[in-house]
Amino acid sequence: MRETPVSPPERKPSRIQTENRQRIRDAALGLFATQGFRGTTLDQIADACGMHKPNLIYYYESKEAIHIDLLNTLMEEWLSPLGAMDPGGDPLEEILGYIHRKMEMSRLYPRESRLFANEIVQGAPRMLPHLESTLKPLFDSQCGIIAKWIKDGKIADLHPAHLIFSIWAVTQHYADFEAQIAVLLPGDDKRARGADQFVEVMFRKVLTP
Amino acid sequence: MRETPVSPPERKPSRIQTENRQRIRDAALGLFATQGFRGTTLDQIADACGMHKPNLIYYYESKEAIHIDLLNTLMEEWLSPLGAMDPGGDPLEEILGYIHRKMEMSRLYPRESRLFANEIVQGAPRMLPHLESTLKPLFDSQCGIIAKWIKDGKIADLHPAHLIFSIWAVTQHYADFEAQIAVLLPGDDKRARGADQFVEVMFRKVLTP
DNA sequence: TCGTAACTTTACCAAATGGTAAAAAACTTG
DNA sequence: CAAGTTTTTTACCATTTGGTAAAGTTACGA
Repeated sequence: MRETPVSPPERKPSRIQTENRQRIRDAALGLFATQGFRGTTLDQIADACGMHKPNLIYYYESKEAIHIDLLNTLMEEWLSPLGAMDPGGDPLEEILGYIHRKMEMSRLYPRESRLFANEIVQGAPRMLPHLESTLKPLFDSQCGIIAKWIKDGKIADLHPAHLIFSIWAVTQHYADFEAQIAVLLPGDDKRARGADQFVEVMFRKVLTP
Repeated sequence: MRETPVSPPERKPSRIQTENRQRIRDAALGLFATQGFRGTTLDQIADACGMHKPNLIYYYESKEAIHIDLLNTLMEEWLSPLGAMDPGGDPLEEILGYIHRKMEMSRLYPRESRLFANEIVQGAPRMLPHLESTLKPLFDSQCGIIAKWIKDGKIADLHPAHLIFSIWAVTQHYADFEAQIAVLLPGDDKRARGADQFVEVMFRKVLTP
């Protein structure tokens, strides 16, 4: 029995704490991604990670705390490819590289993609501040890089912000709308490669001056 | 008191039935779109359309029935622009026209777009059969039209299915991810026009052989 | 205009759900 | 290994929520 639960931990989290929080996040990620926040119950999360409900609350003070921690934890690694565009590199290859990395993420981390999709579609109730403070500055900076490439005539003259939107839209579509794509384009095996090729060809055409 | 509720109606629905079902659908649409199915309560729907909860159940036998009716009712008008592509028309203008209509729908009917987005992101639990039976044949047929245009050298050689996916992705992104776009690109007034122009230019480049 | 069917409202209910209390078990450390 | 601390488990609880029962009210055709 403890009066003050260990979450949030006063000092350093123990090994068990680190592990179990990770287990919880991993289970919650899949459920939140496909059922949304309200569509997911604590019992489901507990089941999925082989723990009991009160144990979740021992590590996270509420269901919402799990969701928030997930969003915050995943946000930066989700955005990291955007920041990786190098202003000194070859413009066309930098952007195509970014697109390639986004496609890879859609394939490897569809749960993360859908988690964010759910959050944004529903008006980003828990992420708006984070979008303002973290995404916006990065976005503006990368738009600036693209604008310069355009001014230098290295790539086609397109509105940088809308260009990034279209990249996000197309690449994340493959993760977020997979259920639909699976119906319309059966034949699992080579779908990913076909998508990669298409996106590469499409954006190369778009970006070439 | 009635033993057999009037839903589903045995014969022809009365004027009041038609009106009230419409009121319910309209209220439910906005709520399901931004909160998802499980995130929306019957009380919220009742509130939003100025009715009492049991009254909803008088017109729809369950919350799920409202959701299903919404999806079915909106599906065909949502898809109608795709079917409107004319195999006899000018290929480039037909596709660009379709894109234009999709952008318009994103602007005019964001709730419908988000309703479907929610449904698909969550694995289309209530729409999979409908996708198979209604969307798939239409999709295949329109892919066929595009394939022929490609074979005739009228537009660039791109995988028709992925082309349509990219059109859906980009156009619907403006409705589904509006919360994010509003943060990244403030200044409401000319955002829609900028988006329209961008998308037009982008796909014209992509489609031109 | 009157009777009946259609519609609305009030008062409920059972199950699900987020969360708590506190005892039991396991682990750590002097 | 003993004492204290952390972690897990069992038993609950209050609220929310989808839905029902049934009485009250309105609309409408004969």
